[in-house]
Amino acid sequence: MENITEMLKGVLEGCVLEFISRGETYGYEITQQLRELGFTDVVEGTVYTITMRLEKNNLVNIEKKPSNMGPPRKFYTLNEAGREQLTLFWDKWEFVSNKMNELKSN
Amino acid sequence: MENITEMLKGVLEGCVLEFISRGETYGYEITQQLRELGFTDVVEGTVYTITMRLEKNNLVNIEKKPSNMGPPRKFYTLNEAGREQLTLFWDKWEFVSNKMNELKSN
DNA sequence: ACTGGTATTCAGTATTACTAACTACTTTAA
DNA sequence: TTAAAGTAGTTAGTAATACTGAATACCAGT
Repeated sequence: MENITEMLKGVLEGCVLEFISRGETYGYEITQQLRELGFTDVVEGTVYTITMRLEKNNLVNIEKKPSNMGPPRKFYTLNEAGREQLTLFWDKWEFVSNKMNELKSN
Repeated sequence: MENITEMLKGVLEGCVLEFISRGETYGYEITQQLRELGFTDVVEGTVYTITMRLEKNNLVNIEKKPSNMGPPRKFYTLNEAGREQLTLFWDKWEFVSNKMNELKSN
């Protein structure tokens, strides 16, 4: 699916929060998970701007660990504020999603 | 629902296209329809920037008509390109929407 | 040595919704 | 007759977000 970037605004951060909530993970892996989901054109840079934002907004805990596959990884977990943000995200998604489907099906 | 503006990016234009596709309408009326849908915080200025963009991208026909309620109205209808854009929009919505719900329900 | 995969950072760009102010027409009330 | 409120459109500037593209760096295999 091409040119969905505008539609991803506001939802991509929610996806990242969701992936982190499922267990400690890091930027590069999150990128791959997003691609597997179907958002195939998402690149590392995009994900890192999101994780940096999560850091800045104090929604995540950070732990740097060495990797045997390359340079060290920055592992993220959600803190309490992050979990709240995630449920807030899904609430918003539910709301917008319902309204859009309502519009679509008259 | 508060602070959904980021999530509206990319979908608001689709809503406007959809409303226009249902019959000749104008900015002020579209704003009210969006509010009735549930996007209560959308203001006129936002909708006008969208209709101006639709004009610029040659997706609509324009007809100015006098109103007995106030200043003249700019009525829009979709042209062929506009209809294509609308089906493209719903395709993209369907795609993103499905992926998000897939993520949500594991 | 070189390539490719893994992993992060960052400056700059494009797009979009929003803010806030201005103009202007009509009706109704003070 | 003036003021306010509803209707209707335009525009300059702002904030937020995803994307681009380049740079750095670690490691494995050829």
